[in-house]
Amino acid sequence: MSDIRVRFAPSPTGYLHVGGARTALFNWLFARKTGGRFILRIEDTDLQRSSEEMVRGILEGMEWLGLDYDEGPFYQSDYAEKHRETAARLLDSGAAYRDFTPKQERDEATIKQQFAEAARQPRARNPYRDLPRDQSDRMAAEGTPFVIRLRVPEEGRTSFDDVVFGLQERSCTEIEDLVLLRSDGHPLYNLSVVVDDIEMGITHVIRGQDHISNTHKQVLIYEALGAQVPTFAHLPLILAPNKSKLSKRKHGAVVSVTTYRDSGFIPDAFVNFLALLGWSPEETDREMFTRAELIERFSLEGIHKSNAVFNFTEGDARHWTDQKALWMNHEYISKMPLADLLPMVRTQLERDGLWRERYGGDQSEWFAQTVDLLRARYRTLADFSSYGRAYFVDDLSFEFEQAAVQKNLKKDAALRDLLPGLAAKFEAVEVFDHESTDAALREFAGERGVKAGLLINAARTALTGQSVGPGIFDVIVAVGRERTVARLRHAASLV
RNA sequence: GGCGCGUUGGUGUAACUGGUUAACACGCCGCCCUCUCAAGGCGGAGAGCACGGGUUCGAGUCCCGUACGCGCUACCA
Repeated sequence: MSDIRVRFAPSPTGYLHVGGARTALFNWLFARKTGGRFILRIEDTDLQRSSEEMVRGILEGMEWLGLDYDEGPFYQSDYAEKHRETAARLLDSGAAYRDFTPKQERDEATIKQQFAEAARQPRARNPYRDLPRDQSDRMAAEGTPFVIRLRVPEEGRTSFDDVVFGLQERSCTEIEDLVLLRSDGHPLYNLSVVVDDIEMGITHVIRGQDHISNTHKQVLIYEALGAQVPTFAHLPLILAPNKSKLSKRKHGAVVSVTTYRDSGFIPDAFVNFLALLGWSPEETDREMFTRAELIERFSLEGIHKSNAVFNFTEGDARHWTDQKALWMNHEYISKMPLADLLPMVRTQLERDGLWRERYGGDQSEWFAQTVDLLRARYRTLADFSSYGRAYFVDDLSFEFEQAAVQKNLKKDAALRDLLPGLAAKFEAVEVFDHESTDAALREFAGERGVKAGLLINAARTALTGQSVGPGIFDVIVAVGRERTVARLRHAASLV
């Protein structure tokens, strides 16, 4: 056990964002790799938008991904008093001052414009920065509202050595006297994180690159507090295909990890995919890694500086998320131990009302074989109940794809007569297995003078409604004699 | 506007401290399997390393500039 302590500190937005998930993953991997502790802290200082509901989304996402934390979840709002005390301490030590400037309402929409305007003239010195302490105390006592701002040095530079981005330096003149405590007594983000990170003994801060300029302000706070500055490692961002920041508002469900859970992703597969976004192991000729292998190989040094693009096509059902993620999930589904996959498929079928108790009882062998048969060509667990529906349903309530019907059934009118004939042939077979059905079908084809392929392809569509799938005799055996015979007869009506 | 960071095929990534025809994976295309393919096998196209200079015998790798992108810039986090 090392003394390394890291934390994942999401704000409760109601769901876990893929970018946040990756940040959590990297923190987790680092903690597990180094024998450190991984702490979860919910940054709910934002008054309005924080509720049990919102927090649940984060927790669910973490749980699904299998990112277990050693401490927490802690709620930042529980420490507000501590944050206020710290601000008061900074005020007393002279590292901060009261600013009595009336609150200036900012309109979110025009904020960028305001930056540009403000930048045109040199930053005005805050008139209250040098107000003598007794006057400041008097005004406060009189009830004049104020905020507490950090007294940022007028010269010099702040710096920190980022593990990923290297030495970061900034002139203090570029940093404004940031607000620590609002006029209503609410502590602000930069103060809160620093106080909490100190309190929790965080040694390594691993977070998104969008915090890099906040870090300079935070370093100043650490210094004003006389606390030890942790090691920082900023992560490159995950961008949308058009290279803009990935956001739920603009990009919808693709950014939420619950979407991946609900779409039939295997947690390990998604973790594997996420790990390779912005990080690469030294062993570069491989991409498939188990969790243990990821932990073993993980290092902060392997993190990249450039942003990664999460590649997906909006509105395209087959490309709804990154192709590589889908491919990787397919790899997991087709190669993972069958015993691990079975319960996942079961959950999926239950969700879609396709699960039968007998699949877990006297048909458990059949269920395992069928899943094993289908897995090679599926990309998500959801495929088992969509593409695989025909295997789990007794009646004909599965979709007959138009193209398949056209191609394999309507192709030859003789099928109208052949299909019932084949059904009869199958009924007469003694043992209904791969060999006997194969022999029966070929014998029937010979009797009728047609190519086996005609019957085979027609049977595929008759049994599954599709034109693609596993080898036909495997399909026939999986579907079983009763349904095979019934479906062949029914298909004659579709010719 | 200011400050910072980044830029290798469509995407994710490789390329030792500069040294052979820039490698791998996804995707795409084609072929094979011939009972199909959204499975599998095999093969192919696709970047000359954002652009322009410079240093060097030699640069994706070092230096400078430009462009573009992204981030931050708030009594949001």
